[in-house]
Amino acid sequence: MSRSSQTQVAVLGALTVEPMTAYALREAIRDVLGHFWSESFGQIYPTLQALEDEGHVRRQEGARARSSVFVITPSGTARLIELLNEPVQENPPRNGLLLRLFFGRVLGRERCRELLRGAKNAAEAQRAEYEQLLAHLAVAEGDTPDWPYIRMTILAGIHHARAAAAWADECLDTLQGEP
Amino acid sequence: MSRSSQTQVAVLGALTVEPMTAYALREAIRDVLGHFWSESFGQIYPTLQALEDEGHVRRQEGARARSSVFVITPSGTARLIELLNEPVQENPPRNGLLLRLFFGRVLGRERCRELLRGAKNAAEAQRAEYEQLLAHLAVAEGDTPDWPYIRMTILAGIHHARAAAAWADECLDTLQGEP
DNA sequence: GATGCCATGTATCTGTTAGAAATATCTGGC
DNA sequence: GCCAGATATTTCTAACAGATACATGGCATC
Repeated sequence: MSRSSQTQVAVLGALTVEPMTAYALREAIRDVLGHFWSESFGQIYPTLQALEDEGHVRRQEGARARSSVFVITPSGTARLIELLNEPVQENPPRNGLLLRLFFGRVLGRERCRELLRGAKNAAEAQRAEYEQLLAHLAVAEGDTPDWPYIRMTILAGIHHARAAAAWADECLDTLQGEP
Repeated sequence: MSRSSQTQVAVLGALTVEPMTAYALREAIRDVLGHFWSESFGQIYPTLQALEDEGHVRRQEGARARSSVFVITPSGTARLIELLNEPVQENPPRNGLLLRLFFGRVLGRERCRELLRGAKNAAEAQRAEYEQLLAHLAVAEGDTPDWPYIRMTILAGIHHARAAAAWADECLDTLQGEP
């Protein structure tokens, strides 16, 4: 599965919820999938064009001039299921924090401790955000068929944030003492 | 800090260990930083050219024809310290597993459970690999000044893998029962 | 009801990046 | 000598992020 196919998953998936303009699609992906996925206009417009050419989405006239609302077609739903069943594609790791810490001897111990404190605070803030989101959505979406699946993606964020905070704590412990 | 600057960090950092060819640089980055960083030839060669133009690395004749060994210069070390002190740059999230699970209703419950079992196995295997790497490097590098910093990056992998396995378990629990 | 601001909406451009492919060169085994 | 495989360089393509340019409509406020 090429990278662009995963963009198609995000776009087709969002369109299964409701027909949308490209602009709304980008908003939806940012606001709903934002914790684990992102797409830019530079990807969304060409992807929609390709999906239209293949008959997987249909273009409807929008509410205002020169505005298009995209609707997923039956062939688009079939395509989505096909793409969802392809193996998960990992993207290359790029963790700027670990890159800095790896060269920590060059950076200096105190500066590393600052980075770790920052990472810990960020992780705790993010965890609180996820907990709040979970509680909020449990009320709003708790009885929809999508809820168990949405919940799993938020749980992933909580577990990840908790692990990041614990890791930062452990590192701060081992990095203390004489410089 | 642009992404290309972070490539410069990886390249200059690796060259602080020892002078290398571009090929060896790529090997070193893949083998040593591979758990949290990656660079391709398409990035390494232009980056080395740019660093040479700026005087941050020096090109030496290599062991064979048309082969160059790159050496970091004092200005290169200064540049590395400068880059390490710039704020960490996050790259946009792209988690193919969570993307699939989010649309789990379309994918089907049993297929989601398969994905989760796969994720759990992968996380446990990766954790075992990190534990082994940690034990191995503790012997080989345990008394070098770089060790505390290298250790932190491996610890991050262990915490992350542990969290991923726990998350997958929790999800499998909530996703069981009638289809 | 004119004006200006902001959200909505479309489209494209630039530079960055991953990954693979094409091409040499060297080393060791046979 | 010659082949396989490791080392090494260079280039290409498509994916991609992010910015920018531009147009449209709603609505607040004076």
